[in-house]
Amino acid sequence: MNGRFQISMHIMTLLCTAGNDVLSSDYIAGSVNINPVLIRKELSNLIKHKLVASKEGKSGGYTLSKPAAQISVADVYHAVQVNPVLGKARNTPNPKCPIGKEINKHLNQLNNEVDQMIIKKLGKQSIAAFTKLFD
Amino acid sequence: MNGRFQISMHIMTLLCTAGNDVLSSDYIAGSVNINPVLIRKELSNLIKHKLVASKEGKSGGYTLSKPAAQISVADVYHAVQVNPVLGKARNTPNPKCPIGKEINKHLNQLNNEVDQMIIKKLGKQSIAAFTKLFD
DNA sequence: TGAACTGTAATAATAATAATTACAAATGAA
DNA sequence: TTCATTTGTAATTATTATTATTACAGTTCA
Repeated sequence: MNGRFQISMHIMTLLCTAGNDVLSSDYIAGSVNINPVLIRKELSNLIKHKLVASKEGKSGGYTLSKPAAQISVADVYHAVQVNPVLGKARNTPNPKCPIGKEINKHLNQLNNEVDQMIIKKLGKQSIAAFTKLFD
Repeated sequence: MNGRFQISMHIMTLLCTAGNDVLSSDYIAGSVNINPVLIRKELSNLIKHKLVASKEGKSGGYTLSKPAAQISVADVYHAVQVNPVLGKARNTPNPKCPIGKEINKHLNQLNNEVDQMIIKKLGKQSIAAFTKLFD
């Protein structure tokens, strides 16, 4: 179980509050309270998904790539999701067993249905709206 | 990310097909293709949640504790869930930062909403129905 | 030119997960 | 009664995943 969604949401919320000002990875790391290199790695992923933009060099840093109202929580969820939401077993079920032979197909189906539902729900909330929850 | 949900679902499906016959942890381990001790640990958890019954001694083994139509996939999900579905970060956000101070509250709220939605969905499908998906 | 950044690779440290070994206790059958 | 078979569980080891750290090249601006 990793914390990439939480960390990316934290990053996005900070960038949202910063508006047009850029934030440095060191500043963000100070708020999240994890290593700046990990923050830059997450930022790198968010940039890859076109949610964040960066500027190198002195007085460089990070900003949202577009207005926070146009980025949904689902976008962040999608950007960080590498593992199936219902978990991932490392076993390979016995293909000689009629259940073992098919179970992954059915479990994957279930996983995909749940995943779609989550994306639908999180798609309704923007980063702007999420940030507005803070006092 | 662990595979407890998958493994427990595999176990429940096997027990469902076995009906009143008991299955041994060794037999189940052969289908799931993981260590029998881990299977017994998962079974132990399922017993704790009253989804499975066991019989010790020679010719002992495991059965469902009640008809498969009365057990939902959500019951299994609930039995194995120890970690938040959206992930768990190990950092402690900086309380001096207005965002860091509050973010866990809002992320937990989001997590709980998603979790409720999943339980609602998985509550509609019984283990009997899931097992019927197999040829 | 140099200070302040990003970008990224490589490595080490820590934590979570799974496998294995071992054995006590229960039970049914020879 | 005794023994083979099975659950139940603890303890340990092995493996994998996650996070932290170090290092440094490249960019940009004053």
